[in-house]
Amino acid sequence: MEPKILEKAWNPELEKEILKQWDEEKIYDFTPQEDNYTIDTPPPYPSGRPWHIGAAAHYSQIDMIARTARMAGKNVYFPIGIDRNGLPVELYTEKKYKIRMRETERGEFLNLCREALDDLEAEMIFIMKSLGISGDFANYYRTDSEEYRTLTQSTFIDLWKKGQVYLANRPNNYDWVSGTTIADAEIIYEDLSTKLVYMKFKIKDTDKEIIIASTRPELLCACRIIIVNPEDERYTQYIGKKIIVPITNAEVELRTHHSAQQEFGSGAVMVCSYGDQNDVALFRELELEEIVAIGLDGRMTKVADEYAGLKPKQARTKIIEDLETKGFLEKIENIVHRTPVSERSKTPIEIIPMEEYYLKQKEAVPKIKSLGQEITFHPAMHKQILMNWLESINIDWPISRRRYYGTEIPIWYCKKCSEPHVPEPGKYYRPWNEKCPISNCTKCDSTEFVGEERTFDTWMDSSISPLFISKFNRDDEFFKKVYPVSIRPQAKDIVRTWLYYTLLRCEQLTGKKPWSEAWIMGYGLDENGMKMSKSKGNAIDPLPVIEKVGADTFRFWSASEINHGQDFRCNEQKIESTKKFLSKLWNVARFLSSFPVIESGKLTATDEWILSELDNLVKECKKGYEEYNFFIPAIAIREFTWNVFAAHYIEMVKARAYGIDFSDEERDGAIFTLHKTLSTILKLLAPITPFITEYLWKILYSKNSIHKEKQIIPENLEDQNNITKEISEFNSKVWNEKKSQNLSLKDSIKLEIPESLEAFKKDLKSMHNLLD
RNA sequence: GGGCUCAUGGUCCAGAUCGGUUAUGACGUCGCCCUUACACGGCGAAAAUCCAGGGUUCAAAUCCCUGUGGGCCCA
Repeated sequence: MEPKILEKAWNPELEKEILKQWDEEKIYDFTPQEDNYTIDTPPPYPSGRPWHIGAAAHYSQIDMIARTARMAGKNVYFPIGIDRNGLPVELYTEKKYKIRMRETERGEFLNLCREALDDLEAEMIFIMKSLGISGDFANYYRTDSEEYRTLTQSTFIDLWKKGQVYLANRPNNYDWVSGTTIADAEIIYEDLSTKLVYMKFKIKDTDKEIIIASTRPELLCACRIIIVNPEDERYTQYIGKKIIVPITNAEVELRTHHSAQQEFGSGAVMVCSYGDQNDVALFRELELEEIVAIGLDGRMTKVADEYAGLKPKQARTKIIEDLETKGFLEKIENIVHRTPVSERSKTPIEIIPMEEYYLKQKEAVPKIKSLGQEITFHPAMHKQILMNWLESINIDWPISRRRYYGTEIPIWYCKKCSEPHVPEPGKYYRPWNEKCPISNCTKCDSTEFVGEERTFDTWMDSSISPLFISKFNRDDEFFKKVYPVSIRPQAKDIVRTWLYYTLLRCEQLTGKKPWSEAWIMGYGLDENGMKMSKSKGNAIDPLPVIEKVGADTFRFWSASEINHGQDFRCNEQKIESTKKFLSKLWNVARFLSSFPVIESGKLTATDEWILSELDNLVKECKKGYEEYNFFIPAIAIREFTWNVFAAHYIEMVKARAYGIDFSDEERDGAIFTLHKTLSTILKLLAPITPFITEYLWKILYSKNSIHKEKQIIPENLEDQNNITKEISEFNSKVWNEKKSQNLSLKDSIKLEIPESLEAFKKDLKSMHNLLD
């Protein structure tokens, strides 16, 4: 019989045709029922080109979750969104058009951002579709759409009315390059080299001096106190004395405090507002009055006197010169200092007191902890990341940002009495550009208002994704059926931001947890285990890789190389070599395509053995799929298909399947078993490599999509794993023997078949052309 | 300073819950082979003192302790 499959290898070009079919047949459509399986898909952020190859792997695996759930009989709702708010696109736009945000008209700047986002978004969607992501692209959402921003604002208005939002003047992490306050969660630490300056401070009314080392000499003007460790005997005699600050001549006290480290610098520390978080803590603890030395423009304020107007770095250089000429400089050391920098703009942050809006979170921590306990984490160990973060929360969440491309904070202030007015929820408001919806101030009856110009932290938007996709506030019936949603898949690095903020916000707004499961994936690193970044030049563009090898190869690589939850390395050569397995699968199917699909046959010992091993495979895959750990089925399927089924079983039954020297009954047993095994492999593999399995399934087994099939369940056959070992050992022995005798594989040979393999004798004899 | 996590041939990865012959498989390398599914293949070979030290045990990659080194997080 002619094989139905003629080509010798899987051609990734076929994927395009299959995508079209899926699209036309709408096989992933969702209509809500009583029981739904909803995926809170991470809306990716289009921050620049290329998109991260780790993200492509990530979304491939999220799709495997969807397909696994569908094949388990669940009614899967798989929304797709794009996160479009925030700083990165502003920086990208500034760079692309060589403009500055604050020097550009706001409306015009927003339009340019939107264009940039549209381009980047189109590429991401193209990649996601090419990867075979079975999400709802037709209804994809954007976090900057009117509908989404309406929800963000409505939830803010709700929390405002519940008294969860307040305004406070506090030292804040300030990124002066971006011109905005940032949350602790957006700070990363980088080791930067800097100068540690040893300065001479005179002790008042004596001719003695002490040495103080600091990396921030430009903050001398903001120095309020000197501290030393209480156990540091070098300074015992000076405790309580007045110290004269060089350059400014201000007098400050020398006190003891346990946070001063004897080993660092000279052991004496100058406390300024604000050099670092420790300064903030000390000012709070000792109730010192702060001196604002750095302004919102990132420059020294007038308290810096002759250094006013300079950037801190310039002021530092100048003050070091002055310290030297005036004889206050002891020495300078070059050190590497762990510096807090803004995750997005990569500039060292300054700590500046500013008035910002805060959302209460401290008091919610115990509640969030217990919600966290109700959620099943895959893998379980990553729950710890959330718990550690909850332990360390000590201030409320600053939610206002001095940026343009974000959801506007919906507040108008009375021009006369400054009373803030928050509008009614349910509409999208742009206070910087719109008239206040009320005509008279409720406090002073004035008719003039000024709109708030700030926007929200982007996590205010993305943290309500489960509410948006379940149509909270928009469709109560839908919401009831869908919320809480089923699973939140996301990367490890944003547990303390996206995952945490979602828990917080959804709890505040609904009193319920947002999902019952969280699925956490590791980081994609480069081939040497380093974090990929454009600046390091080690980023891999996923698009050419996928175009070259095809989505299924990429997906199978992702499943077989990434143990769930662990960080993983991306290596193009490794991705490419994965396609060999698809080729193997293809050729197994090609061979089987010469035989008719039959319903039954008389099974021999060989057939029963492989079906038992197949059943073991089904069990193993079930285990992996239940944990959404695709590494387990991918490895098991490859091992079985290649090293057991193809290498031994197919070789053993080849002659029987052709009917050479075997009865029709025996032949049918082989053909039946071959097809049963292959069709099972295809179903088991369908969530991981949806294209090739669909193609082979339709050619061999059905007009209907494999993705409409239910997953195979184990039959619990008797285990025959020990036979596998004996068979492969015997086969190796024969092959080696022929080799050592310089025989071709088809030549005959005389070899004793072990007693334990007596039942397989006939198949083994025909396989190796054994003589009696 | 604290927490999480990892460490197995040149590279990646399994084995650890439950200690037990020769440590799994893949990539790569080398040699032989076109045997009617597949040279994107087959067979075979070389290649690992299982990070180090100590302990428990008849027996440790696996259990315990102490270190070292990487990654991430927090202070």
